Amino acid sequence: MPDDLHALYFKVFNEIGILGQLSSTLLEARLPDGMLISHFSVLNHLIRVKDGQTPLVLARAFQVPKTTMTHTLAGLEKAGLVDMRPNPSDKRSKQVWLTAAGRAFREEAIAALAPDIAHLSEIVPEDTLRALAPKLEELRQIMDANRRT
Amino acid sequence: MPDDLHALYFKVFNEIGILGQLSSTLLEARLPDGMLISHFSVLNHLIRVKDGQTPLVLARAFQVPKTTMTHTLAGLEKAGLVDMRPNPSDKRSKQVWLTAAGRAFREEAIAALAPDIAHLSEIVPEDTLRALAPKLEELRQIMDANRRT
DNA sequence: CTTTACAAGTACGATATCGAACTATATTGA
DNA sequence: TCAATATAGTTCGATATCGTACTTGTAAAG
Repeated sequence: MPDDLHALYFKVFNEIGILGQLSSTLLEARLPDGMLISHFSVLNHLIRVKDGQTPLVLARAFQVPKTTMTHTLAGLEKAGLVDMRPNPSDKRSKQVWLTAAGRAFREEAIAALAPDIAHLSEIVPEDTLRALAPKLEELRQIMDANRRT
Repeated sequence: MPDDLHALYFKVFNEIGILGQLSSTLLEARLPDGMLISHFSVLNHLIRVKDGQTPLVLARAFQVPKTTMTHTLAGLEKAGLVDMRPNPSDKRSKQVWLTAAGRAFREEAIAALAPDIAHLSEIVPEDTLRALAPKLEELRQIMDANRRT
């Protein structure tokens, strides 16, 4: 594999990493006290994909150890944003369901980003984002489907 | 601001967040034992931008508290990958310089990604990455230049 | 100069994340 | 059938990250 192609792939993921860091910080600053990115991410995932998933499936989706997911879900449950129910098809297992408060929380968090997004829309050309969206989605879907873990 | 525009911005950063998570996990798996993404990121930044920067400047670059950067730099220094020297123009301050081992470490870490990148190049069209690279760079530069912190 | 406010880095305690070991349940296969 | 193996989740100890408070040095105001 040619060096410049290797460099292209590295560059793209390096940029993604930096942008991920910048945007996480932005989002975290808007979350209410005690709420973390990990909490928001799980709620967002449960809505974006579906709820009722098991903790282990969620841990794999986020590529975190299952112990980390146990901890994150405990926080969400304590805050009343998810319900943990027994999994009817496996007594070892559980299911994670969104509560109304959980759905509302995610909506509010996104709404709270409005000032930041308005600011962004003034400095980033809309065309740039429209060009990025489908390509990023394509890349994410391919990588999601080709996980090793 | 129209709802669908808000949704477009959220979607792009959501995809970036997910991709950032996936690629961090990939990279971390290739780093030698005890080395973390935070260590690699600092080395990479020192090469990509320049070394000799102060810990505080680095903390701002990564949007982390300065205590976190103190801890990360201590790890890098202990591993012999950076040199911490007094800042000649400010006795409170320090400068972070790469060592030869630090530069080599970063090269080796990137080289160790070769199998993953080769795999990626088989499943992700090169054109997709070529389309993404300049747009991501543009977005990153704009956001970097418009930090609030 | 001297006093006061500010800035760079660190020490320390709290919590998030992680890996190893454990419990309870499921699955496999002889 | 049931012993061996695998899986879902938790417990527990280690460390990374974070916020607060502190120390030392710098800058500003008088």
